[in-house]
Amino acid sequence: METRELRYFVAVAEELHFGRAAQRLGIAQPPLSRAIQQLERRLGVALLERTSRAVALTDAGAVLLREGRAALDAVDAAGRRTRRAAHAATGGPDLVLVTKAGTAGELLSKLLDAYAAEAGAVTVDVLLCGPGEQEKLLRDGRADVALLHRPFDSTAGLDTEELRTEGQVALLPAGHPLTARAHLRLADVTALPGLPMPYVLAPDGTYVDGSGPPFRSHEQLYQLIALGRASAVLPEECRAHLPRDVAAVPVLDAPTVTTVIAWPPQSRSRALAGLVRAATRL
Amino acid sequence: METRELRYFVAVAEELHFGRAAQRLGIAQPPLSRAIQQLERRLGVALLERTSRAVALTDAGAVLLREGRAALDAVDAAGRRTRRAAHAATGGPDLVLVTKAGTAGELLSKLLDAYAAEAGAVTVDVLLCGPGEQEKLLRDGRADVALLHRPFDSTAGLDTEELRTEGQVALLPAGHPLTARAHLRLADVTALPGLPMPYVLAPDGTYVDGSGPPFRSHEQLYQLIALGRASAVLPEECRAHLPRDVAAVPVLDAPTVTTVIAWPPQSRSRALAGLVRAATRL
DNA sequence: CCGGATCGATACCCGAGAGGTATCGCTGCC
DNA sequence: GGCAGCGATACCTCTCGGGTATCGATCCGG
Repeated sequence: METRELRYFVAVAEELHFGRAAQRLGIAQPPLSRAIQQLERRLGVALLERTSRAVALTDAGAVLLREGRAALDAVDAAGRRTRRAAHAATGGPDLVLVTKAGTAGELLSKLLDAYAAEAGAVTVDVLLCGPGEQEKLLRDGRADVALLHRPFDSTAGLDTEELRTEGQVALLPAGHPLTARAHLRLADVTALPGLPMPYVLAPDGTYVDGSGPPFRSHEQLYQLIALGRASAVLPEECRAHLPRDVAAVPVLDAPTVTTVIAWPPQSRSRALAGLVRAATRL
Repeated sequence: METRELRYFVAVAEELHFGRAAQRLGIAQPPLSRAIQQLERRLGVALLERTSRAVALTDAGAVLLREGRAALDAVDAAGRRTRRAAHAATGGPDLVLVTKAGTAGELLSKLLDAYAAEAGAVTVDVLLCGPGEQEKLLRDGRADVALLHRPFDSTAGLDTEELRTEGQVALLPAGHPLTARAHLRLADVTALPGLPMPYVLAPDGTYVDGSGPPFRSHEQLYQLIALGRASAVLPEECRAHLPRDVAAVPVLDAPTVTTVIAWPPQSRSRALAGLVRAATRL
């Protein structure tokens, strides 16, 4: 199977529409139809159910979509890491570390300082991204190592070392009655009248959209809370950056957050090993 | 990057010889030279140092060899799993479980029985292979799930659940003086005069070749031990199959062996989840 | 119930590029 | 210095990927 065929199939499987997929790929529709037919013939498997009005994935097609995305990521990763290995010799970064914007600030700077002080330390670039993007960046080679937060981020398929565990705190407007309490329970802060959460913690530890107003950054969230328009539950670490008009109260029964350093298992470079070692020594 | 180019590069990088690589790939040498040049041009990276007498990998080339193998495995896996997903509907196996030949017999049959008794159980094929091959089979899609033994097998990049832990025993000819002891230490059995080990446990838990005679199967190994030509250290579980003329004595300070069930993180099918659940309930 | 719109498949053509053969240029060795 | 081994180059062929035009089926509005 060629990566071209995989890319074509993934595009069609995502769009479920040959015309749009062809447009996205920058080719005409007929060659795309033929390429998919050829792929099906070569695999001996029907991947798509087409009527002349709609396209749907077969079970096998769903498998190829999932596995094909992973394979394309792996191919991309091979190219990116190779290029970076070469450019590292001419001033590029040797390692790219990615973390969610607005998290692990203290821990990260301590880690970078500790690593930079080591013998043989190499250039480390830091990349900030939105939630859920880190794993993608690791898998497709744009990053080499990440700071993740269990159980929010998935660490499936990654090697990890635990760095720190912390509880979570509820963020409320300063002066709210509950801020007088020494600690809270989840039941106290979910569904506070007038203070909806922009997101809620699902039972499996991931965030899902809640009823509160949307926000784009931590600053926005803090401002919404200070204005008495929202509340939130976040790891303790956020207390370091809170404005004065937002109060934090520990939530005893919120799941514990573990910060881990994670990397793709097959890319065990010397530089990466050094960084991981520095991290575990913190 | 196309998989064809990756396959070509991996062949050359492994052979370090364009002629042999071309032969292995079933093409002539000139197109291979050109394909590699084109790959280097497209990546903008020198992958190979060629003199007219020898070929060597550059640092970037070594990265591409490692990452490229993983990417090719992922592409193969996508094709194999897709084909299997389709053939499962027409009588093929839904899941392929792989384990090292000669290990986990008792545990495996209990697992298969327990799973088969579940509602919604699907066909499970069992594949036996040599040491170190299981991870490869999982990564390239020939198998879906494996029984591995830590610390001998690497579980990097796999999701795992622990099933059982056990100590290790020294295998000696029946009647050997040490068989009178209730337990031993590693120091007692390494370098026994006249009883060399065909392999030795390296400090990191992997096997490396030792000074003893080579063997191809557990039966051969047992026979060598019975004849007084070798000794070995194996997980306790092997006691179930030992012939009468081989004695087993626990080795207190040998590393504990953990049997785990492992699967590639992105292939979380319903059938696989059921099998894993059955395994953890054992 | 019919005509147009939509969408995937087919027919046909063209050019890029993958692969083959012949040969060159360099290097180490007897 | 001649020769053998090896990778690179020159040049040819032909497959196949991609484009345009069009068909056939289906849905929908009037």
